[in-house]
Amino acid sequence: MVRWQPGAFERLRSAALELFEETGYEQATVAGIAARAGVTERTFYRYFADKREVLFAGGEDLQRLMADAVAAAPHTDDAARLVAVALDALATAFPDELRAHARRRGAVVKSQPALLEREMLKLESLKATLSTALAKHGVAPVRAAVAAESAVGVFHVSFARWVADGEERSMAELQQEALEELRAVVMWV
Amino acid sequence: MVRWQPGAFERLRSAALELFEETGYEQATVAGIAARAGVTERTFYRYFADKREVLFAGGEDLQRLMADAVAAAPHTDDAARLVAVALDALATAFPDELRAHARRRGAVVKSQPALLEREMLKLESLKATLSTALAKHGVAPVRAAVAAESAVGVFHVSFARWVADGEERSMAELQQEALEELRAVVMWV
DNA sequence: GTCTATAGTGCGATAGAC
DNA sequence: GTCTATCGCACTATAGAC
Repeated sequence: MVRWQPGAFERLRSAALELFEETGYEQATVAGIAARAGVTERTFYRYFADKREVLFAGGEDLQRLMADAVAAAPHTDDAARLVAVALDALATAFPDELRAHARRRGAVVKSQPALLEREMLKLESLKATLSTALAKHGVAPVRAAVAAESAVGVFHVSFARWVADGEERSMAELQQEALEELRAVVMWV
Repeated sequence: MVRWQPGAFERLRSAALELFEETGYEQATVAGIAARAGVTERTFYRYFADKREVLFAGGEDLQRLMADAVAAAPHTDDAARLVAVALDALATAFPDELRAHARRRGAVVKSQPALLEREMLKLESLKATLSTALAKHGVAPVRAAVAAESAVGVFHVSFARWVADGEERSMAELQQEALEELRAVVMWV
């Protein structure tokens, strides 16, 4: 008998999502997830820092994608231009093929404050990354910070709409629209 | 001998903050906090949903303050004007007398991702409240959502600066400055 | 106020890949 | 042989149920 099959990481992710959908997040135990994936509880914790993290693994990729795009942007301290670059990069991470899976995952996350909490921490981390990337282009700290807050805010609102029932427009399109709404708000001041 | 002294809630809050400062958040146990406050562990959980929450109690007051201010604002669907009302209301909750305490608390929160996570959830809740309040004034949903994201972003950045070492300006002043930076970013598009 | 499930950690043993 | 993924077990503390 083999001690391990390859792909424990992916098996754990699928097992967790399925089990959360079947029994609810709180009812599902780490032992149950591990059993379904054919590993022990201890192995789960080798891959994921805690029970929630199994739904958020891969978030670093998103950050790197965005940070790299901003770093590679033409040199400018025009924060608005850099924000547009960041949003374009983020949009590429959410092609239509991923929408169905994102909806399943989103439904679970929405059902549980503890998971929403983790999602907000990931967004905060994204803000920090963007703010730093803007600052590296010479954007002043406070301006970089508020630009990052608003940009990630636009992303957040757009992502929520992207996974909403019946929505078919692309992330890029929804972000564009949200950005125009932001402009309208700020212009009025 | 008295079975309990009044003010368990406040004693628990103080005991927790002190113990977190002395031993670090993770080392401190709920039993230890309860003992220092002269109550049992069970009593701690009567007042606070979990160990983290002891540092965030009172967040609902902030939401109510803001929601009431926006609700009482002159009828308009001008999101920018309503955002200004919301920010003004928030600023009143952070007078200079509270800064020293906010710094102590902030230092603990910053030291622990689990606490930062909870802070972000509170801010998300603030966003939701503001978005709803704007919508009640007739602001369109998407516009209300991005306006709330940016407004709470401005608040977040300003609060971080308000508690920063050596900072002496008021919340109102810092928010004003952050708002101007946001304007500058969005205007440039 | 007591009792219990389970999340999460530390450490050592072991099986398989190379 | 080395290296690393997995496992087993003992343990604490949180948090909820009764």
